[in-house]
Amino acid sequence: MSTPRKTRAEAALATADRLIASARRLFAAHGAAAVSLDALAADSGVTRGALHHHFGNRAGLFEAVFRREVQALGQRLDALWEAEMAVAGDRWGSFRHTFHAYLDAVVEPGTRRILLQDGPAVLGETAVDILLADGFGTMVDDLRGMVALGRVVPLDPVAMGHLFNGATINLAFWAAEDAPGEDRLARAHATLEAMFAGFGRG
Amino acid sequence: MSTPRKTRAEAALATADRLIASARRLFAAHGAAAVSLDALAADSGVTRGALHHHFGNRAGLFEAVFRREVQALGQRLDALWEAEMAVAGDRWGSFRHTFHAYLDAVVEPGTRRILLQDGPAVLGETAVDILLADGFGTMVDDLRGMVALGRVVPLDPVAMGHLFNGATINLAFWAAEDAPGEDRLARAHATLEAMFAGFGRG
DNA sequence: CGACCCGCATACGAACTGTAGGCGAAGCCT
DNA sequence: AGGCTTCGCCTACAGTTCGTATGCGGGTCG
Repeated sequence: MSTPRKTRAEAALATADRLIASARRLFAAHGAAAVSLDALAADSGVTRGALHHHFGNRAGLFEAVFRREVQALGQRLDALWEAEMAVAGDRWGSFRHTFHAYLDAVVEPGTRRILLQDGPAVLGETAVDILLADGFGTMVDDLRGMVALGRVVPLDPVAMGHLFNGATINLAFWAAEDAPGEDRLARAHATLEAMFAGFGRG
Repeated sequence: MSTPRKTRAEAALATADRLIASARRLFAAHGAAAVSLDALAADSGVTRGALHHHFGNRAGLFEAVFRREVQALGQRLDALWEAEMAVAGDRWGSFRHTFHAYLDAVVEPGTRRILLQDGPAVLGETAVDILLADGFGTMVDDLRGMVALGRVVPLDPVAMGHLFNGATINLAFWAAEDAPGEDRLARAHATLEAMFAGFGRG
């Protein structure tokens, strides 16, 4: 180890990371509005001064958490999509499989709450901007390409993307409160696949 | 007029109504979290004491606004559905038309914010319970009946209901930010109808 | 007609948030 | 190497908002 003592920039990143980690955990558990900044600072071992210094206010901290969550999920889904494409080479099939993986991901309570529940409520319009810039945009591009190839019905790809996304989101909220033996998630996947069947061609 | 002076019960209802009306307007304009209870009480001409007396806290007042909004929209859509059924007698067609009307309704900013944005954020699980009890439940029953008749693909009607609802909601959020000449609402309706086409039979 | 009850206002205490100022240590320059 | 500067972070303060407890006035009923 060349530098056993941290530099100032490293220390700043470390405290910011610890704040984000605490926020991700507490926000996921109790909701973004229900946790006080005092509790957040205490949980990460710093004072509220550090929090305001790095993120300004609660919305700023939440936006950092939100961006990290979007990026992590986007990378997972991108990797899955590329793996599918490398094996099967079926664009429409890979597209659908990625959406099914998306459904599985947002069934997890923490991810669902941050991305789909608190995100729009806290960030408002900014939330969809972030989503469009990171992941959602490439999904729409892929859809547009498949429309051009005649693989998907000739409709506005942006509208289709929002429709698919909303359908998946609501199925996730429903499937998340599963009763034992009910197996809502399997039904959600089946219904989602039926929806896709109506949009595919060839 | 037999009673020019209001009775105590009438006065209580009047103040509660005025609070709900102010809340509906201010919540719709600025969001439920952004308006203080002081401003709310001042707007309706009473003090915060009356507000707490009738609704307990902000969530209680919002729930009253939310219930009223759900009921109003539900009645509108029910009336439309019955009128369609009386004329054409086509269950699947009336069902789809009702959803298109639902899309048009929630494009309106106030309704959309209260029902779809602040509702889940403020009430959480209670919001879907209210929706299920008022309107959404009958929609699912109708869907179940059409499945039994072979008019709709044989899938879980509850899952289909949530899928249709989520698709419509997200299309509404997208269509709400329309640029002049873009006509997103028309594209949203077309995409929604394409989705329905994949679920109909016969 | 008098006692009770209820709707509502007022007053108070507590919690939370954002900002300003200050301290100590890392970084830079000569 | 040593002093000045910069920056991350803490502490202290003030403003705002919320929930509760208490009091008053006027309907309501025996």
